[in-house]
Amino acid sequence: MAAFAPPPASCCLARRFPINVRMKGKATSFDIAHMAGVSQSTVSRALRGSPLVNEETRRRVQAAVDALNYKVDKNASNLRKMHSGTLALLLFEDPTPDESHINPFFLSMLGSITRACAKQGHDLLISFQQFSHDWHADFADSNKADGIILLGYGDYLTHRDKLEKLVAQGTRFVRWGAVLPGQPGISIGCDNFRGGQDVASHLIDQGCRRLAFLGDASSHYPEFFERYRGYADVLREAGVAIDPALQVNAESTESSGYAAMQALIARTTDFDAVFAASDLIAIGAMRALSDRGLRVPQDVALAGFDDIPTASFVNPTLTSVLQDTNRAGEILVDCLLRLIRKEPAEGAVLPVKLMVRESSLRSASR
Amino acid sequence: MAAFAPPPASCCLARRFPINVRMKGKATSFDIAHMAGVSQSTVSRALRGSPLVNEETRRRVQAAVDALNYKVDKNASNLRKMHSGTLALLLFEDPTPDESHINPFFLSMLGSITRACAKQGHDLLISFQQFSHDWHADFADSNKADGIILLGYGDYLTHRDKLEKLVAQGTRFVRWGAVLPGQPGISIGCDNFRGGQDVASHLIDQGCRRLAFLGDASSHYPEFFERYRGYADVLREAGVAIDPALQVNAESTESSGYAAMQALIARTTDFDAVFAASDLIAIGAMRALSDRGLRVPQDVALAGFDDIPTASFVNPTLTSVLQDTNRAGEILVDCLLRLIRKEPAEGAVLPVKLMVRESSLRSASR
DNA sequence: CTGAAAGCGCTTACAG
DNA sequence: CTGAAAGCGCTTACAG
Repeated sequence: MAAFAPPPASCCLARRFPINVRMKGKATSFDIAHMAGVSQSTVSRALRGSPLVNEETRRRVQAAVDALNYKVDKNASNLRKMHSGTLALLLFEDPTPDESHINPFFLSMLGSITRACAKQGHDLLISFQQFSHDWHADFADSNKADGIILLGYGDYLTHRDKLEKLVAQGTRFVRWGAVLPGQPGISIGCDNFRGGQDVASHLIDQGCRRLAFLGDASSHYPEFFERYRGYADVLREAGVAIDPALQVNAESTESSGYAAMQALIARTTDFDAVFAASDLIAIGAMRALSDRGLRVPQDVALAGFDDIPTASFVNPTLTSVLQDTNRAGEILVDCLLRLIRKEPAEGAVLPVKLMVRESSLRSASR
Repeated sequence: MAAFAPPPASCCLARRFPINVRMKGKATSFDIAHMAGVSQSTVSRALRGSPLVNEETRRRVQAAVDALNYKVDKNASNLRKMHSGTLALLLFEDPTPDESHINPFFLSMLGSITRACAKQGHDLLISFQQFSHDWHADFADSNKADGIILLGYGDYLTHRDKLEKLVAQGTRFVRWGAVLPGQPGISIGCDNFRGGQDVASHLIDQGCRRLAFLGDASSHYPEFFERYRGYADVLREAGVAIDPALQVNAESTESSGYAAMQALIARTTDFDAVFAASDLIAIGAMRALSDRGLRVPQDVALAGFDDIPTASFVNPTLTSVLQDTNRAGEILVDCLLRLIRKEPAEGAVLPVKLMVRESSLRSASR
């Protein structure tokens, strides 16, 4: 505040001009230049690793940097370079943005994305969003981030126009989700269709013939829909009936899974297997089944999707479909960086892996 | 690149000067000023909500902003304002920074911190760190963030000097962890001592007399140590022996808990209860117990700490100590913002809540 | 290999 | 209530 007041008389060592170091708390490149006896431009070059600077000079600059604990001001350098060196992750929450826990699967993605960003020398800004909000603009347009990663389930049809707007604005983004033709922008996702097939085949192998599906199965939720389609495909091939009464909508939460299972049971108990579109749904379903006195897997075989950590710990342990989140995070970041550098980039479909556990093993428990 | 080349002849509508909108992709405040017929300063004022601007003018500016989809450039405004409006979260990983899952408790904290930041209108930069790295400087010094939040277990004694350096540099930070006198900077944590007491009392109430503790119990890991001290305090009061042979070091991972339990069993099986310093340790211990054919809770009562989501799903469900992560995140952010605004701020100890579940209920299972 | 200078896009005294 | 001007701390042509 009163920064320009003259130094107190006692401060007899105060100089009028040189060594203006720390005068305002933080050293600047001019302070370094002064200390190293070079120009500020040279400091900048030395720090950015330019080949144009003499080794000896570089050393002197580095010494000053160390002595003054100097760090280049990111705001200034970003402004000048017209990019930020940071990526933004928009994590969409399901309709219930309350204190409830975030879907562990996305948390896992978040971890891998963070790591991938760090590996590529970028910072990661994270933000939770609700689909209803005006998220499509903020981060990239204000130069806070060079590009954005979109993550989360949600009604695809509803937000599709926002994606299109993003494309129109020239915002660089990648999204995790179903990889379908004709989508705006670049999508990366796992092989949901194949995952659904794998689960259905496995369930049929276990002798199940009356299979139910818990989760939305419409183009509003393309990932769930793909899982459903893979599942239905196998049933059809195997000549197993697809009974519409055995499909109940659910979003990816434990409570929604619980409710869906209850709804199904209220409708009929004539089923011997349940494929839940996500592990959270499966865990809720497991509770509803147990409340009703139905045993897993003896009475009902159960499988989920995502292979969240809890899947290995529930009782019985839950059969699920593993998505390689580490790989996913890397590809997402990689792809976005490509886009930013204007290099060719395209979507990708990652393989999945069925993790068979107790909840679906009827043969073993017979 | 070749931005200053004259427009091609076919571009007959090109103007030499006015409506320079979008000339370079992104509108600036000058473009807005031009379009609204005011000065650039006025645009800035209008956008920042200054009372100094006429309503009518403000409307015109806003119209131009909407028309051009303008967003203020954060890098420029941050540079000018000399702060970034963003906070950084440094998440420390345990020694094993591999692909393994992050401790769910910290993930939960991350969620609440993110929400709290958003609520306060700040962005959140996140970064995983290893204790060994030179993390103490980067974020705040480079003006990427106005302050930092430190989160994660780790050897406190080892990184204490870094905290001190942070203080010396005038970096604003808060950390989540044990709240002890004489610590550098501000700490916020839960009442670990009380949590330990609650667990021990409960276990003794259940009739247990030979209690074991899994987790480091030294000043290197102050949180675990406090939990241990609370536990030991109750045993002492109750006249229950504290057998050093019944304490095994462990860090907060499932595998470490598994190993610790194995080590304990190898030493003796003369114990009837285990207090694990974290849920991850408890879950590992549960597996080791089960491998050895020891039943929980019939043979051994078990309790953890953190109340991660999985605690409710393991079999048997795990007794644990709940820390209010929502509140924690809010306080952390609040406190850091205070520090940044140079308002008085101090550490806090949050209450805990014992969540009794099957793993420790011996009375019920008798 | 180095330095002087322009300029990135804002915010904020300063002067009406 | 508004405008002209300075300056935040860098990076990068430009000119040696």
